[in-house]
This record gives sequence, C-alpha cells and structure tokens, in this order.
Amino acid sequence: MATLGDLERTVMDLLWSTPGALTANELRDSIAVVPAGAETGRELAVTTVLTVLSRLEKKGLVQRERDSRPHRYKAVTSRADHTAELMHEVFAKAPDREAVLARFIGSVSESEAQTLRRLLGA
Amino acid sequence: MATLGDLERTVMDLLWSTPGALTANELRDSIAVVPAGAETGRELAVTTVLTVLSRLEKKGLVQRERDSRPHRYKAVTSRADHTAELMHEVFAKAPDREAVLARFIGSVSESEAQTLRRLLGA
DNA sequence: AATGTTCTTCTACATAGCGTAGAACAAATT
DNA sequence: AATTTGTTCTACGCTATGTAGAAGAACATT
Repeated sequence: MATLGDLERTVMDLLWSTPGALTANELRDSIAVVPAGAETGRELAVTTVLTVLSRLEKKGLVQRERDSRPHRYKAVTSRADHTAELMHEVFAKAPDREAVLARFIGSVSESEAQTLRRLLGA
Repeated sequence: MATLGDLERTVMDLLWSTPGALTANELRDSIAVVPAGAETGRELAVTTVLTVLSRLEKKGLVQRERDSRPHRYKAVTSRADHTAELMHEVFAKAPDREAVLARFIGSVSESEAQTLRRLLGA
C-alpha cells in the first residue's frame, strides 16, 4: 500500500473525520484553516488538492462521486480500517510474529491492553 | 522512522538473520545467492552495498565496527523490535486506537490470537 | 620504501513519489 | 454567447532509493 505524504495524510484525515463527502474547494478551505498542528495557515491552489485527490483515488483510498458537479470525495475505508491494515501489512512481513506481538503489546498503554483482553476474551 | 526500500530491506533482513556482524562483501555475496524470493541472482557492486549500509547507519538501523578493517556491520535492534516499533508508530498516529485494535485483532490468525491472550495474561 | 591489492568515501545519475500549481479544456450559469 | 466555476494535463522541484564509477586511504608484499 505504501505510506502517505504529508498533504495526502492531511487530506485523508479530513475525509476520515467527515461524515459526508467533500469537494476539493471545501478541502482546500479546511486545510487553510486547520494547519494540522503548528504551522500557520497555508493557502493551497485547488488544483493542488485535486491532484492529491486523484492520486489518492488511484491508490484506492478515495472514491469520487462523478455525477454531482463539483465532484465530491470520500474515504473508501475508515481510518481505523486503514490503520489496522497498515499495521497488519508490517506485521505480516515479519517472520518472527510472536516476538513482534510480544514487543508490541509491551509498547501499548495499560488501558489499551485492557481493551485487547476484552476483545480477545470473548 | 520511515519505510525501507527493497535493497535496504534485503540488507536488513540479512543482518537480522545473522548472529555476528557482516562485511559489505559478505552481504554482496549473500544477496547474489539469495535473491530474496523469486528473481534470479543479482550481482551488485560492493559500492552499492556500502552506500546502502551508510544510509542505514545514518538512519540508526545499522552499526558499523570501524576498528576491524573490512568494516563489519550489524543491526542495531532486532527485527522483532523494529517491526513492533513500526507498528506502534502507525498505531500511535491513529486517534481511534480502540477501533484500530479491534480491526487488527480481526486480522490476525487464531494461533496469533492465542499468543496474544497468553502474553496479556487473559 | 615502493607497489599492488583491498576497502572506503565521494560524487553522480536515473527513477519514482510527492507537493505544488499553471494552462488548457469542459461544464454550468447568467 | 459570455462568464464563471470546476476538472484534467502537463510540468517542475525536491527527496528517497538503487546503482555504481572514480578517487582516496589502508594494508600487504616484495
């Protein structure tokens, strides 16, 4: 699958945290307002956003509604799904999975460990 | 941390699965013999391997013994550690961790789930 | 010490991914 | 039809990575 670039990531985060689908312009505006952490407001060209959206579409992460005129874009999978998939991808490549799991659970918080117990217990 | 390229990955895999430290030449030979899957034998220049090793060193994944003359290289962390770290990195970036764990658990095999239960003392 | 061999460092080039956006083209609006 | 709004094409710069030659440093050997 691969890793996302900064802007791609920003766009996906917006799409993920939005119920409906968004247009390129809406995304552009959101990016300008929410500088994703510390940087002071950017001001991207819409074409930039559109390019990124096309790439994300090609990667299968985004689906575009071509019927509505200002095309609307939405994430194909949920963020949780995507993240879990990425984790599994990394995990699957390791030959020593048990050891990996041991290290991994050693790195999660206690509450997360609780969650895991609950999820596995049932 | 970032993802590794194909060759970087190949080199790391060799270093990880080798007890002692290796020289660039040894690595070059191993790569030629073990085409890592399907491709038929490559034949890299030693300088290529050395370049990759330098980059891996800069990334903190490899440590080089500068005293012995043909420098010897070894992995800084175990493959399991590295993998778990990568997984955790991806995991930590997600805001909805519980959901991620749920999806992740759904993607591992039953035996791995067993391992997890054991490790969690559930 | 001089020379040849072996190893390392420097420099470099090609390719691909990503951020960025203008120019050109298409569709909708007035 | 003319204007505004939206989409696609093309493109450029930068970085990561695979790749390796050329040049320099260290070692071995005569």
